[in-house]
Amino acid sequence: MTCPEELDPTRLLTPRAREVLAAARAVLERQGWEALTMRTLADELDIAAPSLYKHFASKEALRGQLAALALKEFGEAVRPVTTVAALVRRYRDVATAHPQLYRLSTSGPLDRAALPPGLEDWSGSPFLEATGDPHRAQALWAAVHGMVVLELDGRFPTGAAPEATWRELVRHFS
Amino acid sequence: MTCPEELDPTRLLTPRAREVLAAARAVLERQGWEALTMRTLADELDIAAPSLYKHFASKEALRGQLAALALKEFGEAVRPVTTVAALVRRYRDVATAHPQLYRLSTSGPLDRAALPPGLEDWSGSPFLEATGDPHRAQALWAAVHGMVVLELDGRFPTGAAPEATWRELVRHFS
DNA sequence: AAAGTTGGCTAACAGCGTTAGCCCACGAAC
DNA sequence: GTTCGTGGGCTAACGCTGTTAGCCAACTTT
Repeated sequence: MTCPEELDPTRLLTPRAREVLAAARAVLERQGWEALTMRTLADELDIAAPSLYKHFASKEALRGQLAALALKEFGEAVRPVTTVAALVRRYRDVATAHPQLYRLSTSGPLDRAALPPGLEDWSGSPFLEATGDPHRAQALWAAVHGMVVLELDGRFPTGAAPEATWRELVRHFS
Repeated sequence: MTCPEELDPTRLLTPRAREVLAAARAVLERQGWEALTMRTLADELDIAAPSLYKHFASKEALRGQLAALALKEFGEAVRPVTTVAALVRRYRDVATAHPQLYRLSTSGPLDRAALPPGLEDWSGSPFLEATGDPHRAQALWAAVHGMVVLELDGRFPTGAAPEATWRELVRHFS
């Protein structure tokens, strides 16, 4: 299920900027946000750190583009929507498959001005589709997100959330 | 509702370390984690930054103590437990009253080794009390946490989560 | 041929967490 | 009553961070 072209956050980037973004993503997924410094990123591309500023105004801007990219990819990965249970399953799987990207795109403030208009709504719409009601959709999204972040951060006593907890959550929203 | 003395995370700290911790908390709540640097904290106490290391081994250790403190205080603030609805209401209120402390204590990894044994369980037990079932408790906790962090990060289109979404969530768990 | 754009470079700065090494005040021990 | 350990401060400095300034080569457009 692919994202409408006009929502592609990399649409306005130069080819070189797209390469930088891809490298940033690679470092992020491989080593985490902490390890993604302007210098390590520059090393990955075999250029000097200040040269990165030819493509992104700041590290924060780069972060924003990564977040936008994640919004798009997760939105795609979760489609097409069938049942609540299937949506939750897919959401969980894709988030845990890309934990760093997920965390980046879902925690901390989101610079909406830097997002293609409509992308955020589009990425959230599967929950609306699955539940049929905006508030139910928000509540489900929040619940699933809560489970995922607690799981990623190892906040459950068992490490990952027990299957039974996931089932319980799905049950409440089905 | 007060925390058992043996779970008090500041129990083993020297008086001076407690003062440092209190100052750190003040800066954190006033200006956020980003602004809480070893130097700004030292300024707050009218000492030099390296002197802080007489009381805490690292900034990470200090962060851990702040998280432990938050666990204790939030655990207290949410008691005594009556209904699911009341628990959710209290949880939400106390979290939004201390957003920085809440975020600090609930996101990112938690250094359990530095926590008084039992504190984490104690802080989570209200959810068990309210739901009567461990998996229901975890699911509810995750859901409420998800709502709170999305709210704190301004991730809902309206800024805060709509009342109706909170009601929806409570309804599913009541 | 001229001009502008793209994408690189080095040198440097301020702020970050942190370490090393020194010093002084105070309470206990010989 | 002096010695000694300890608690709590200090300055100087290091390596790392994001970022700026200023320069330069190549390529494209006029």
